[in-house]
Amino acid sequence: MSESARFPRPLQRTRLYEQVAEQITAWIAENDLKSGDRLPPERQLATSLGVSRATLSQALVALEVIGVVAVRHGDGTVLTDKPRVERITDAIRAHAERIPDVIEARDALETKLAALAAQRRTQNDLDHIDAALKAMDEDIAGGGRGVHGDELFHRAVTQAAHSPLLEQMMSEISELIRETRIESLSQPDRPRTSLAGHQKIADAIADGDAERAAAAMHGHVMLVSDVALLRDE
Amino acid sequence: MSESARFPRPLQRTRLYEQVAEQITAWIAENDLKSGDRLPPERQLATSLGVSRATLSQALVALEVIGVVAVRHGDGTVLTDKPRVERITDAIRAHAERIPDVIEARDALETKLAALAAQRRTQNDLDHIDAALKAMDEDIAGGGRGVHGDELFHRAVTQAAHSPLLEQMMSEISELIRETRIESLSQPDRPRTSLAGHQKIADAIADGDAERAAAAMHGHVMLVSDVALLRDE
DNA sequence: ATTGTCCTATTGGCTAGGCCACTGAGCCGT
DNA sequence: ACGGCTCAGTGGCCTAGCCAATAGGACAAT
Repeated sequence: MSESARFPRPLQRTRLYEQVAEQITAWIAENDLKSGDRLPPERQLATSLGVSRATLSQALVALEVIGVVAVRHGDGTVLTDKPRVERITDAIRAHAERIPDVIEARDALETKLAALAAQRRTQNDLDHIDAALKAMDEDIAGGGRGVHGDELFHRAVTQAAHSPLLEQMMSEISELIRETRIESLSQPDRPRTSLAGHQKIADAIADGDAERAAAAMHGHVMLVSDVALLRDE
Repeated sequence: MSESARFPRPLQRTRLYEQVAEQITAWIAENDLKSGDRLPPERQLATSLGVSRATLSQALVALEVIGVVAVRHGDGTVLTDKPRVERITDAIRAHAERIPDVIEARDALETKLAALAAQRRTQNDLDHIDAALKAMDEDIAGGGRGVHGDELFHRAVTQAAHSPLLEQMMSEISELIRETRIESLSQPDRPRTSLAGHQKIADAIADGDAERAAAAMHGHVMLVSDVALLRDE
């Protein structure tokens, strides 16, 4: 196995519960289980996996700590709504609502993401972005605020950047962003303005112009932040 | 149900292993144990806490997942060096080393941090930044690479931005950054160049010029990234 | 019909006790 | 010195079992 001269193979030992946990998550992914769905009973699951209940229990503890499942005495084991823990989210919320902080983080991440997206977007990425624009447009035309379309757009841009680390960070503050998003789009005339901003960003990304994309995204985020600032006064 | 007057006590049930884990961490704090120190043997610890070995084992799994301890077969349970988990770190490392991703994230975060620092720095912040510059300068003059001073500088700038969310994100990738840092500063003449970059950033921050600070930081990060890119070839 | 009570099957929580596998240190023969 | 061996201590995992909580149905009271 990889006769690499660089890594003398520390030969890391794997505990059984780790393998079990991995198998369970794999099984969840395979069967496309969603939050609220139940895992098989412990006894059954243990025999299925060929391990003791004690070991399975360890695996469930691990998954519980990670935030994948919730084990309920007398009821069963159910999938948690949030597949990943949002440690950051909790940290912030604990210190009351700090909308400006979220705006800052968004600005830092999304400006860079837009620039990267302009450089790396595939045709498929552009299709997703266009679809998001269209969805928001139709929603607004129908009298809606375009909240969903807005979210789709930003997610599409994030995807187009093809940067796993930044994507992960965005996902960690996505919940925080969602709150400000609704707030912002509730302002009169804001949805149309916001959509126009999206269009500018999308054009720059399509053109492959990183600087213009970054500038457009920065302006857009600043626009959104207006609400939050007003809210303070 | 749900005839709630708001919060009728969700009455959250606590699992035994959670209490055990808390007691262990408390015990660690009390006795001021540091990384590398050993916990008592499982059998002894279990009887001391008045629980079965299986339950204690669950608690240890939880602590292991969080990253507090490392359980070594046949040897014992030792404290880990990093008291907090770096979930992101693991995610990235699992997908092999993705240096470019780290650079991107660093650029996104630190550029914004530098701009914010220019706007918000206190005299105390500036003192810390200067101290870091001085430390790095002396280290280099003494023949060192200035690794520690470099780290101090970036941490001081991060602090000066006074943005808890961004600071948290930086801390999550700090370990990843450290690896690239050492690599970069090992290049000949790099320490001095890097220090000059720091000085430019520090000046801009001291002047309160956000744009210049951001530009200087961006340039600095790009300089550092050179190494990582070379490494691929 | 609705409500409240009880019963019970099912499911997780935890314990006890035991055997196996690994680690490290000391012993011993070479 | 060196290399192999032994052995005590430690974690890994299992089996078997009882306790506790939950949900849902049966059934009585209203």
